[in-house]
Order: sequence, then C-alpha cells, then structure tokens
Amino acid sequence: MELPEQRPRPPPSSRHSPTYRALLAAGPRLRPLKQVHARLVVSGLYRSRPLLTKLLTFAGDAGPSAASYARLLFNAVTDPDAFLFNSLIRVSSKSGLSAEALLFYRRMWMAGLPRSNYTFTSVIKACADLSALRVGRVVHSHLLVDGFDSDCYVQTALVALYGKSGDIFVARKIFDRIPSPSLVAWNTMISVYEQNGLTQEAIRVFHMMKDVKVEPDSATLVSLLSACCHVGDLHLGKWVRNYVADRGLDLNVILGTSLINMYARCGQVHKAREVFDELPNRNVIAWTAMISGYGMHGHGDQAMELFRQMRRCGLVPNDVTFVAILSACAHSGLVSEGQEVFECMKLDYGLVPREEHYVCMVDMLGRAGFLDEALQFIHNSVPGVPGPAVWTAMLGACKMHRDFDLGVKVAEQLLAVDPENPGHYVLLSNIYALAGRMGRVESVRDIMIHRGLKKQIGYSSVEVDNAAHVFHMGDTSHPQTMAIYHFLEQLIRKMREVGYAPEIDSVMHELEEEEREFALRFHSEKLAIAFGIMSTRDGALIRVVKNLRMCDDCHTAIKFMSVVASREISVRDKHRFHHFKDGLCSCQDFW
DNA sequence: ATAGGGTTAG
Repeated sequence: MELPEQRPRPPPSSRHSPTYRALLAAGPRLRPLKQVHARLVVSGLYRSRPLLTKLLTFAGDAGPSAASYARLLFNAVTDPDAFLFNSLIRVSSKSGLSAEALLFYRRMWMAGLPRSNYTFTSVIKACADLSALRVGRVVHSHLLVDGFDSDCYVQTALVALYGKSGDIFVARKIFDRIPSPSLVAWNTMISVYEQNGLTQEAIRVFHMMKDVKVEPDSATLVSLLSACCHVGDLHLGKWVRNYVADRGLDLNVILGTSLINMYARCGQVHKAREVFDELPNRNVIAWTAMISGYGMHGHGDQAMELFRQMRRCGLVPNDVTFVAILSACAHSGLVSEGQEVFECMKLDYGLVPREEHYVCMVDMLGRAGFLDEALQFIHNSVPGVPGPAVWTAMLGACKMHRDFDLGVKVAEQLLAVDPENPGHYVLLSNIYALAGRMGRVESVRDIMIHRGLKKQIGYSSVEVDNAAHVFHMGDTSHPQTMAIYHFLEQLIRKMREVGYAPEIDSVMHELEEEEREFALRFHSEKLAIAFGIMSTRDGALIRVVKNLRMCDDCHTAIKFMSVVASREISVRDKHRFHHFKDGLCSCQDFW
C-alpha cells in the first residue's frame, strides 16, 4: 500500500531554490525566519537581493517585535537597492514607525535610487498616519514629477492621506479622477467621510458604489456601521446585518464588534448581546464594546456581570475596558463596585489610571450625591493639575444636586484650566444663571462675543420611513418645516395643560431675553421628536440621536411628550440613552 | 526569484 507523502505545507514551486523554498515555508514567523537567516549566512547566499528582500518583508509581517529585527537585517547591507528600501519603508510604516519610514525615504532619495509606485504608496501611508499634510504634499509633488499620479494604488493612498489630514475636498477630487475605483478605493472614500463626521456623504458614496455594482466587503460594512451609529440609522444597520447573513460573509471580530456597537448605539442592546453571543472569536475589544453598550443603557449590573465573566475566561481587560466598566458603574449608581474596580485596575492589572478613569470616578461619586467625596478625590487622588474633563464632571454633579455655589467655584476652575473652549463659557454662564448671579451671566456673554467664541452646533436625528432625518436648532431646511413647527406648538400647548413649564435657565446665555423661550421651544431634539410623532403611526417608538448632552428643559419636556402623545421615546445623547415612557425616564434623572 | 492601497472598542 502506498503511503501518502507527509508534508505539513503544500510544496512551493519547484522553480525556486531550496533556500528560497525554506524561506517561503518559514513565512512571517520570527523563529523559523531566524533559522533561514542563519542558513543564508552559512551558505554564503546572504548577498542575494531577492532572498534578503523576501526575508525582510516576512520579518516585518512577523508581529510588532519583529520590526527591529527587520531594521537589523537592513543595516547589515552596505549598498541597499530600491527594492530593499521599499520593503523597509513599508515595514516601518506598517509597524507604526512612520517617522522612520520618512527618514528612510529621504535616505533613499539621497542615495539617488529610483522611486516607484511601490515606494510612494508606503511613504504616503506613513504621512497619512502622522497626519503630516505638509510632508505629504511634498511627496505628492515628487510622485507627480515621477509620473505615478495615475497609478490606482497611489491614488487610493492619496485619498486616505488627504482624508486623514482633514482635507476631504482634495480627497474627493482625487477619488473622482480614478477612472474605475477599486473596492479598496471605494472603502477609503467612504471611511474618509465617516471619519470626518460627514455621515450622510459616507452613506451616499456607499450607494454610488452599489450603483456601479462593486460588491461591499467587510471593510465597507464596518465603515457603514459606524455611520449608522452616528445618526442612529437602525434600518441601514439591520440591512448590513442581513447582508452579512445572506451572503454568508465571515463574521470576523472587527465586523462583529461593529455590529455589537451599532445595535447598542441604536438602542437595541439585547440585539447587541445576540451578536456578541454568536461571535466565534471574541477579543478584549468585543467584550469592551458589549460592556460599554450595557453601561450606555444604564444596565450597570449586566456590565459588571460581563466584566466578571470576561476575567473568568482569562481575558485581560485594558485601559479602555476600565473606562467602559467605570462609566457603567457611574451611570447606575454602583459606587462601591466602581471603587473596587478602580482598585483592581491598579493592583491586579498594574494599569496607571488616565484622566478618563479619574473623570469616571468623580462622575460616579458626584452623580450619587457624594459631592464632598468627589471633591476630595480630585484633591487627593488625581495627580498633578486636574484637567478640564475632571472639572466638567464635578460641575455636572453640582448642577444635578443643586449645589450652585460650589458649582460656580468649579466652573471658574474649569475656565482657568482651559480658557479657549467655548463650551466651558456656556457652562459657567449657565451655573451663574442657576445661582441667580445674572450680572455675571452678562459679562461672560460679553467675553464670548469679544473673543469671537462660538458654541458647538447641536443636531438631532430621528428615523422616519427607514431614513434618518437631521435637525438643527431652529432648523427651517426641512420641506415640511411649517407643519413641524405647527405640530410642535400644539404639542407644547397640550404639555402645558398637564403641567409642563419651560425652564428658561437652560437656554444658552448668549441669546436676548425675548428670544430665550423661542429658542428653547425649537431645540433640535424637540423638532426631531415632533417630526417623528407626526410622521409615524400611533404607538410607534420614536428614536432620536443627539450629538450633545440634552438640556434640562428638553429632558423634562420629553417626559411630558411621552404622556400627551402616548409614545415611547428613546434619545441617545452624548453620554447615554434616555428611554422616556409614561412621563418617566430610564435614567431616573441621573444624567 | 525581490515591494503595494482601505477597516474595530470609551
């Protein structure tokens, strides 16, 4: 009987020399590579450029620690050629050593070696990772001189470079010049829009891509899901979910994590959990996403349970995981649990708390009403000068528990630490108003006008007829504007009849007195909800996503809306979900 | 015989 030949890997092409075959068999694994390296040196083949280049690229792909080994290989060569430089530049930028990649590009140029499209893709990627637009433009001019501007790989890299540096118009211009963009080029353009906050444009480009029959892959879908998160487009999110299932696409951990995040941020935390349970491979990031999802919905106990389970499974939580779990504790009033977690972070995992962790702790103590403890924590436990985020959390607690005198002191601290942020002036002004110090309100307003500081622009989006509709404060751009305002007026009248009284104090201070109530009535979330109620069938859930934190008045008003319109209304603000039903909010007013 | 572009968690 003939025995099958025992071979661990398929045989590399027999045209290759034994040494080259050994190299291919080693692959991007450090130990086998070093063995082949030794063999090269012993057999005197070390001067072979192709062998050396292949060795170097494999070394570069062999994990983060291998980059220095690749460097070592390169430095042993006295007269490196263009191929070897290209490999080294690529390896450097891939391992996050972008600045070194640029230095090697310079050395290559000084050595008088010819640059190719291969050179440029790697160098441009290095520039993109550094957001080094000025250097990037110089490199761009080099490639124009050398005539590589119609190479599709180079064009795609340029789109990413300009996109990452924030110059989306140039990115789009380059993209539009690509005759028939590849899947990767489409993905790059979509992600550029998404990363720059132009969600609607990202979705539009995705539809253009579908129109020209380019099949999306998992990278496309990951960007698309991120877009769904931004505007709360659950319909599109579900479409992605079905697309993955119908095509039998591999539910890899990145795509799976994006789906978990999408469901959680679109208000369907149980669906997020379903995806989480289905995921074949779960890493720390997937666990963190799920924990954070529970936290956002005020399910601190479930977040804690998952955190414990994660540790039992032997996974190592990282600093981001701790932000998620601490924030979950803060939003659910789990003070002693949170304090334990904070200690565990330092003792069991040797992590050094960052500002965000301190913010969570202050937030947690403050929300729960332990204002003195929170202040003490700032003074005793936060190292160095506490940053603006710490004071903002403290200020939120002062407002929530109506200690306006302390609030004023905290807000003044906040402004002292970061005098450039317009949002901080608004906070200071609001707390002065709440403390009844109207003279101060006026002077803060004058300072803002004098220094030309503007508030961040708020928006809310609501899903109607399977599409996200975006509203700004006092928005009149919607085709049904008149009807929406009329409907909202009527709604507010009914709300007043059952006891709603607008809280004028919540209005941004820079408006004139008579404008205040008007502005309050037309905050973007109120417009979005009015449009949602008038455009959907009785009893349908209204889902709104807002980019900023809701104001006090809106929070109260929406409770009344849920009563007079008999609707459940879910609002995701900057920090968490608010689920309004029968005049109550799921956050139990702890927000 | 040698080298390519895009994607994830607060």
